[in-house]
Amino acid sequence: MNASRTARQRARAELTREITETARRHLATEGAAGLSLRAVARELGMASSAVYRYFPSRDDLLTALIIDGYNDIGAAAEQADRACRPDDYGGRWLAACRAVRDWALAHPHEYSLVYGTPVPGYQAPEQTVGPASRVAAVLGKIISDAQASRVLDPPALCPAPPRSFAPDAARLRQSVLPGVPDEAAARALATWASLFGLVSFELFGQFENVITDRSGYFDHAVSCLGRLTGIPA
Amino acid sequence: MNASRTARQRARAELTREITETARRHLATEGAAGLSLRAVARELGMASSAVYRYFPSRDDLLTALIIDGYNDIGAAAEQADRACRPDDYGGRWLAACRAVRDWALAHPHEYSLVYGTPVPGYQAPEQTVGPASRVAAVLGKIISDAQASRVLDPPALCPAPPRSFAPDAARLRQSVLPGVPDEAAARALATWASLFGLVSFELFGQFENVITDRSGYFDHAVSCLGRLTGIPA
DNA sequence: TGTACATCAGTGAACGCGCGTTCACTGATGTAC
DNA sequence: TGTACATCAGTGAACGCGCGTTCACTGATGTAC
Repeated sequence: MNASRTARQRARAELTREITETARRHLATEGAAGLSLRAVARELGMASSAVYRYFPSRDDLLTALIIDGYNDIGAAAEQADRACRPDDYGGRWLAACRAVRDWALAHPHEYSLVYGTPVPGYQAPEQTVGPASRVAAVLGKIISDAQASRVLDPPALCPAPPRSFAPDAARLRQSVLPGVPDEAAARALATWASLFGLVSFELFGQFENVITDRSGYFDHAVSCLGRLTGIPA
Repeated sequence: MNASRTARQRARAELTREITETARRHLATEGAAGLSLRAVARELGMASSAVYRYFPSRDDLLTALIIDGYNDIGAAAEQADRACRPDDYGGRWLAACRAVRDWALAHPHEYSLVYGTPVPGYQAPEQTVGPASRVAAVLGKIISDAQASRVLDPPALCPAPPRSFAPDAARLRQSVLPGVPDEAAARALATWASLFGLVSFELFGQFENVITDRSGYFDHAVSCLGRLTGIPA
């Protein structure tokens, strides 16, 4: 019976979801280091050993959470981008950056899990690579769209990127930055890292007693970074 | 006897140093979460309870390590800056940024301890504030020196910072950015965060399979950031 | 529709581990007269 | 210089805790004839 087979399978899917959700909630209160299989099982009212029917080890549960985190923040950026007029590159840039920051502020521990200090002893498996690049893909799309419309103009500011960067730029053109010249690709990478630098500094407390109106400042900073990459204002 | 009193006190200072050094070594292999008083005591061949004569709790040991970390990376930046001709602002900027990156690559776990995800359950005490600002002070000095020599010229790129930033800028002028106008101060903060964004991305693996020649790219990126702040090339 | 068998979910006890911290103590080092 | 006392460093046992993971098991759910 196909229907009844799915009955058991559906129960399985359901519990898998409940476990990851509970784990996510624990992550949000205790942080990654405090995530414990036993605590999750306890909250779900099951024996700790039962969790092993769903995740072969604690690391696999962590992997699931990491993938969820990347997908979640990626989806937020995609949605913010989609809500803009496609040719409003500056608006799309600002919206995507804001989405990243908003998500990070709303999910600080999940943000730390994916963009913070790597969990000691944990080695990220292959499956995380795809979801991990969704935010970069959104930013890349905005930049390459602007380039395709011939409105991308990174201001002349500093010497060209080193020759050694050329193969990297070529690889980037084949994935997230189609058609984007070396120089703009180099800027794009720097602004990408800078965006997360801003978010991490705010989240990890480095802006304490330094910046008062953090969201106002953030908008200003990322619009500067966008201009640095050549995105029209 | 003053000499003999220092005898006991010197032994105390010595052991305090040995404890923090051993802890630092453990930090470098296990990460902050894996730092354990018992393991440190074990390595030093003493009872775990004896450590409590030197540090009232694990958190106090962590605090000592954090202060050391900030001081270490701050000293590295200061030294790199001092080794340059004072009026070579671009050179000083590059040297200071490189010092930060080099130190981070050489001490990844200490870097994570101070600039990465906050240790869960640990609240940084007052004493860390001073050492924490040494790197910012170096970068600020370079920028305000350039300003004092009237060679700081942040390129026109984006709208002025929001009005809400004015008090922050005023506060910054009283500490690390004397004489620097609002606009340049806003840029300076962004480049400061961006610098650590670049370093963190490299250290935390986000540049894996993206950038090949990381130090070549880093030099390029921070020189762009320096120009964005208005530092002459 | 019923029966025999295989699969799978979940249990509960156990293993072995390491942790931070406390406490009463011993013995050495320093101090004051 | 010697003695009585106070201070301090370090010990070892213990408390109480939580963790990840394994394993033999029971009982329910699904499958094939």
